[in-house]
Amino acid sequence: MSKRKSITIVEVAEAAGVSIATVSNVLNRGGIRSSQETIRKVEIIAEQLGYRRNTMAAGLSRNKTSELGLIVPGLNGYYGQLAEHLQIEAHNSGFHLSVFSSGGSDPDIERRNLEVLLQRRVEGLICHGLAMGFDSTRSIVNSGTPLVLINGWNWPEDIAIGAVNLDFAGACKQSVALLAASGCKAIGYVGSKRSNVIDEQRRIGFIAGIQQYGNGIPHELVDGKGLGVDDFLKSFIQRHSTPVGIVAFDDHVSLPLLTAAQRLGIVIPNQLKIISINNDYIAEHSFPGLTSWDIPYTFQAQTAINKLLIKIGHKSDSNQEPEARDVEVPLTLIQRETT
Amino acid sequence: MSKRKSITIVEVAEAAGVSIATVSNVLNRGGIRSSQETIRKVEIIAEQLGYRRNTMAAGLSRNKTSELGLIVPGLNGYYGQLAEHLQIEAHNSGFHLSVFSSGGSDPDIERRNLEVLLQRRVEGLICHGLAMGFDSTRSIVNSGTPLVLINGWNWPEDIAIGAVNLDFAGACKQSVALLAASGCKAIGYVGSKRSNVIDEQRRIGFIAGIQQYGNGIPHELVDGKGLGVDDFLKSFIQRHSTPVGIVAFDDHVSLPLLTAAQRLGIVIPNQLKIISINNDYIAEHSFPGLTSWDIPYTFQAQTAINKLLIKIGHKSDSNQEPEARDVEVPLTLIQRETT
DNA sequence: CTGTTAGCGCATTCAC
DNA sequence: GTGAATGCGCTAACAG
Repeated sequence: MSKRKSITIVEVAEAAGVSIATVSNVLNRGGIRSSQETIRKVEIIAEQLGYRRNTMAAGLSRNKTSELGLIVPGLNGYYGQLAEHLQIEAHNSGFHLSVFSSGGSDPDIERRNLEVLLQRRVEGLICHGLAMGFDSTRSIVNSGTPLVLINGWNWPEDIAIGAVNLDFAGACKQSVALLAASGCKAIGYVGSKRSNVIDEQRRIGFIAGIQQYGNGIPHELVDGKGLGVDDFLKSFIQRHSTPVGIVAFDDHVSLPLLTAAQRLGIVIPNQLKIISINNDYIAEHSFPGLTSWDIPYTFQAQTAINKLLIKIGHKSDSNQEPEARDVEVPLTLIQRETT
Repeated sequence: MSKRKSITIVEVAEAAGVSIATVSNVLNRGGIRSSQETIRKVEIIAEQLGYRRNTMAAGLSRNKTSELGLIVPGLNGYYGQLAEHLQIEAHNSGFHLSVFSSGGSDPDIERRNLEVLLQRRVEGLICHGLAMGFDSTRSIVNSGTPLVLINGWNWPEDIAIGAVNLDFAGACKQSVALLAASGCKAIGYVGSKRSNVIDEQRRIGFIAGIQQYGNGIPHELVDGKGLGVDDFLKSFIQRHSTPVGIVAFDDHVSLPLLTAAQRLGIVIPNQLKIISINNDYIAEHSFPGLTSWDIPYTFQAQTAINKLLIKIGHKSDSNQEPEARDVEVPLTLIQRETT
């Protein structure tokens, strides 16, 4: 345990017999030329003194932080994965990403996180639509900090520089098409209303699918939360001829369906077919294996980070024409035994 | 979009017709008394000017950051939950927690994260044992930044101020006891070696359980990774009389076991009993429901944060006698249909 | 109660 | 190539 006071360039400068300017140059700026001798000398001294640059001082001085902020509703499942990938992408571009969970869309926590991030003078913000309220988000735009939304549909034009949304609607629409094509006599959607806009996108896609490919097929939409899964499944199958198909909100919603099917002796995929979203661990290891839409985390993360960096001016738009403000990221279907 | 330059206390001071010291006092220092009039005046002005304190400047000046750092191997499952709870606890104590994922124990990323955190002058560090290597961790102690380990067993005394470990060994030992008591004729452990020390703790507990409660019962330890689950289960059941019992590394490892049992027509819990660890979503919604050890996230988070804050001097030890350096946190068993 | 002043640690002109 | 000087935005004594 060394002394509380960490060592600064001043001490390095003294020990090396040079000025602090020189130390600063050789240590954190490749651009300035110095004699090989001083370079080595300074580096050695700094090393053995255990010098560690003070981020705050540096940031204050140069008026930039190389820091990005992320606010997500939670850190589990999709959000955790997303955060991890974003962190990697940010790092690859020389930035670092501070991750905050708004604790399941708690508006107070959200505001506080936002405030902390803004006070740190992050150069850009990435927020998940579910984690943000319109009003508190307004304060960002006034701060001049660029914001890109993840899975934020229909946000006011002026509030963010862009959005990177997963094409849940498209996935659900295609799911319906597939189920219909594989002979389902009825198709249901089991959602998750508390994920409001996320659920809404799926419903939109589901209904679009029914209209386009359903051909008058009977269909119904229910919410997974508080659903008596056994009763629902039994009734759904009895009221229609088999096979019936279900589009599920995600793999978490699907697991109870699988479970119920086992219990009721419903044969998958002969009597019941399921397509869900996320393609997480559950999808791969459940019985039967879940057909599920895979999420392109890396691509989504890259896209989001790029949008920010281009805006910041740290990176130039590599494409000829500027990218669309909002981009819809397609998912890819992984077929397993539930279809 | 306002100007790039954010407004400072200087501008607030001018607009309010007071000195910057006064502004600083009323805005970010509750302790100093000021006349109600100036207080209101300053607050109003600051508000309408959109003043936002610059964290870097404040930190530099007061030589403290009110920031804590966390390094975990990932952000999924247990780690995500842990991070979230730690963030909450930190917040409750007026600190904020910067979360970093070391990308599955990548030593380079680990070092970089550590460096970033140290350069930020975080006041304390929380690291998951799996995310850290001994050597790079050494540099922390020299920095004088207190470190508390999460699930880090057998670390050198001098490296951390303490550890908060989940009692996986105890849970596994008890699991064996339960399985034996409920008539299992053989007991197996399905682990996850790539989680090395975490897996090791479970093995230790498992073996201790066998020795203490096994009474010469046949047992075996295998690794879930790359295991031919179907073959293993079939063979395990054929080689012994039923019921047989299995202690699984966690719910993720259990799911494939459940799946295989379904496929093979093995009856749970008559022929096969399973106890696993984590009690996550899978445990609750799988079929049959998994008996699993629940993790006391909040308690673990509180304990870790408290250790740090006490060391920092931000919080006094509320207990009479100082807490043990390392604390072992017990899990609680949630019984479901696999036992 | 309020204003003056002196840094915090570092980056950055601009002379030498 | 290198060094003295200036300022980033804010806090912390210390005067008034």
